Amino acid sequence: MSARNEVRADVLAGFQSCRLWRAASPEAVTRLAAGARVVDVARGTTLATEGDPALEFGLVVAGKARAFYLGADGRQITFETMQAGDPLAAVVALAGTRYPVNIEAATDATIAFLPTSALFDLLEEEPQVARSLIADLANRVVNFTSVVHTLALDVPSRLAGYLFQRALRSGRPTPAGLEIEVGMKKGDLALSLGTVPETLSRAFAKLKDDGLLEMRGSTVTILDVRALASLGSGYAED
Amino acid sequence: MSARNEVRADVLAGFQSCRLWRAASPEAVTRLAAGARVVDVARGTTLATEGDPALEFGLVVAGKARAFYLGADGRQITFETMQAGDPLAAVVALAGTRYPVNIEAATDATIAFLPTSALFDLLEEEPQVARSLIADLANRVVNFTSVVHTLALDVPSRLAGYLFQRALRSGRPTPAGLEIEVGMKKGDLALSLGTVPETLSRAFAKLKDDGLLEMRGSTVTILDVRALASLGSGYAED
DNA sequence: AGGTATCTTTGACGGGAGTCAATTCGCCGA
DNA sequence: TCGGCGAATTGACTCCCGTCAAAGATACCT
Repeated sequence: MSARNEVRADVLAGFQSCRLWRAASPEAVTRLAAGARVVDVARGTTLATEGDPALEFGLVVAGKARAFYLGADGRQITFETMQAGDPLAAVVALAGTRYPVNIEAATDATIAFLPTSALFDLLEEEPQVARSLIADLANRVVNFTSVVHTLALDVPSRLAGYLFQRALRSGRPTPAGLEIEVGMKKGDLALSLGTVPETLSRAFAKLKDDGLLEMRGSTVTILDVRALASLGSGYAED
Repeated sequence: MSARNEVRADVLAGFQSCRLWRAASPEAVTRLAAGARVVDVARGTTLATEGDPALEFGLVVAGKARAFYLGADGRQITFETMQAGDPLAAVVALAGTRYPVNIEAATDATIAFLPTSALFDLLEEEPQVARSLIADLANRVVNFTSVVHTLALDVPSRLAGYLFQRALRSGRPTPAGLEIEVGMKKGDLALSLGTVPETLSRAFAKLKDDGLLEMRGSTVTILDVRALASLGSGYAED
């Protein structure tokens, strides 16, 4: 809840690394950062609730935030996970509508809030920003389609897709296969895959039965990367 | 497959009513229209397949097109329905990626195709177009979230939401309640709700049993608008 | 009016997944 | 080393919905 005149270094860094206005002048970015209301929140804090009008938008300075729906049957559908440098609800601000999702801090986090008008002012002053905005928005739309795509898959496939991505990014090669650390509680993973721990557990068991992977504690060894990838892309591998 | 030098009147009208470049000069719009490759397709024709690179984008001149996924269990998930004046895959063009969805003609339709470069050229020549583009994209993102939201609901709720919207727009007041004409085959409605005719039929039966509506042929009379609305918004009405 | 094709409804069935409850596993602290 | 507590797994159950099959409705064409 602290607003200050001198800009916190981490806040400034966050603004500088934000894709939205990467075409803006350094001065404009600094000005944006200076006008932000910076808050530090604990994990689990609600940042926005579905239906709220978007009077301001945010920028994640540190930590992670999660945009999600509460599905009809109580399960949460994660829409997007935002990290340091990612904008938060900027789209809603641009569209001038109400929040269509809930947003909460997925970890302890630092968030900088700006009035929506700041974004419009920036567009006014530096029209070239529009270009990067358009690119970002377009990509966002395309990415959202993949959220929907993922939801259309069953849980083992969603898990396979997730593991495949993880393996690509941070897999350690071993004689047996690519090895990855889950690095979080299974329950949290379940949440981010839009399911519950029990079902996730069964999904792991299924992939193991099918010979795609091996697991020991929270270490997963992928035996058949190919099959994992094709499962995760939604093409059945009969 | 006909490309012509003189612009078809309907094509021109389509371009003029497209929100994407509503800030563009009439001359630019005419030029766009003149450069389009216009095709007439029959209902069911595939216009784009998932994974295709987006070399051109389209504009629906007449008829309707539908963007959808093939879900894992065979059900189709309708992403968006595009009508006359709506752009088709313009987002993909802007993002420079591959089609994330399948697109097909939902009715006999006329589509005008343009190379993606035409859009970039337009942005170059008339920067003010960026503004309307941004607004359109932002709205699109927000709307997509509602697609996901809808998918999280069960079929009766999805139907309730749809009927409520329809009632708001085109409901005829009668002594019994708001009356609306479905105006399409139930099978088509099922498709656009992301389900199949059988399940839709059961959803109608359920809403009728619950006393929310009455139906006679393809005329639906809504008896309890309130309950319908709250069901459709995803809040259980216990 | 008759007949046929199409659409719609209904029933039976199966699979995926969420809930609840019980059990097992694993990690810490005493 | 022995509890103890949270996390993970497993089983039983149920609901939702898609598929398949069959039986009404409806509409349209001759």
